[in-house]
Amino acid sequence: MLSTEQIIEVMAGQGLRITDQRKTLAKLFGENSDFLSAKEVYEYMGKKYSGLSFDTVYRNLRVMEELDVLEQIVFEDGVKFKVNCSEGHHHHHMICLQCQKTYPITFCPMNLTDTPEQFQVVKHKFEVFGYCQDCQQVTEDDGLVMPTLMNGE
Amino acid sequence: MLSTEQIIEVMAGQGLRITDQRKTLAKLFGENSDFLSAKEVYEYMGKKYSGLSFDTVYRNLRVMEELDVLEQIVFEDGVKFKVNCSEGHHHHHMICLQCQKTYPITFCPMNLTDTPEQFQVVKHKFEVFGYCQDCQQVTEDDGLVMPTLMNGE
DNA sequence: TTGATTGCAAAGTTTTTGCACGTCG
DNA sequence: CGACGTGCAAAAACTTTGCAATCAA
Repeated sequence: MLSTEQIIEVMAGQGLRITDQRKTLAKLFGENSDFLSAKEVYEYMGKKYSGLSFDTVYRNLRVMEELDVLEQIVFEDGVKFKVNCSEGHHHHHMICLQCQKTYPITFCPMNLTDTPEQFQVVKHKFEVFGYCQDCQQVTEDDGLVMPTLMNGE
Repeated sequence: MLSTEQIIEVMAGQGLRITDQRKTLAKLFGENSDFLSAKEVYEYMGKKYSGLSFDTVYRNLRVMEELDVLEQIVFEDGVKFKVNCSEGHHHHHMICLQCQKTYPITFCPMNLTDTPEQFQVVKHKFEVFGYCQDCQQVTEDDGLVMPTLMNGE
């Protein structure tokens, strides 16, 4: 995973100017491997920069995504960003429906999936949703949570 | 895959009123297994209902998704809907990025996925994207292909 | 210095909500 | 009839764009 310094290095290497705001962004993503929405990033940055504008956050997130510094995934509840897992190490994620934290799954089903050769595979998504250890108490209150795997009907 | 009649049946069985518009929606999805965006649905419906409003389409799509009549997938370019394959047996899909048609994958990676017991799994998604046989040539020459909407009828 | 970066304002998209009228059952 | 569905308008949420002032290199 890219470190804060590596992120800055990549950006500077591509001719981008390293503003204070971009340093903070690099730090945020360099020290945090969760997926963050644009809004969450904005709120975090807003603590430090009083006059921060939403469009600058968007612009920087897009730039960083174009430089492959950030990885962007479309979840059900919107687009989120995370520092790119460099070294081409492919994996998937478990995502907590409560706190949105992600946990890696090293297993990739694609190797085992039997795709007809008529179908030219481009990409795939494998995402497991549920509740992480910290968030499981919270869901008990609701009462109507399925405790185990949803494995078929 | 649910037929037009089955869709109507489910909706009526849940106490929903079967309006003319909902009949048409049931027909659209019952006879079409491609993924359609809300906009595409709106445009299709608009041919028949001159004063149609966008919000009604959204409301009905949401209702149908909540009844599990429709399946909703978030693509990079937005949310799309398709009739649900709730024929009792759990499976996943390959989805053509060009024509949006879907092909079943019987294999479910969830059985093989090693989830730590600290993580309480609620649901999962496994989707393979690519190009189906019919669309592989088309991708070279800047295909002017649209998802096949039924011609007004 | 100078061109990239930012904040601001405004507009473009997509989706949701409140309300009054219309209609299914 | 009465409750649900619809159209209309407006708002909300999210994202992008143009422009002038600012700032990194």
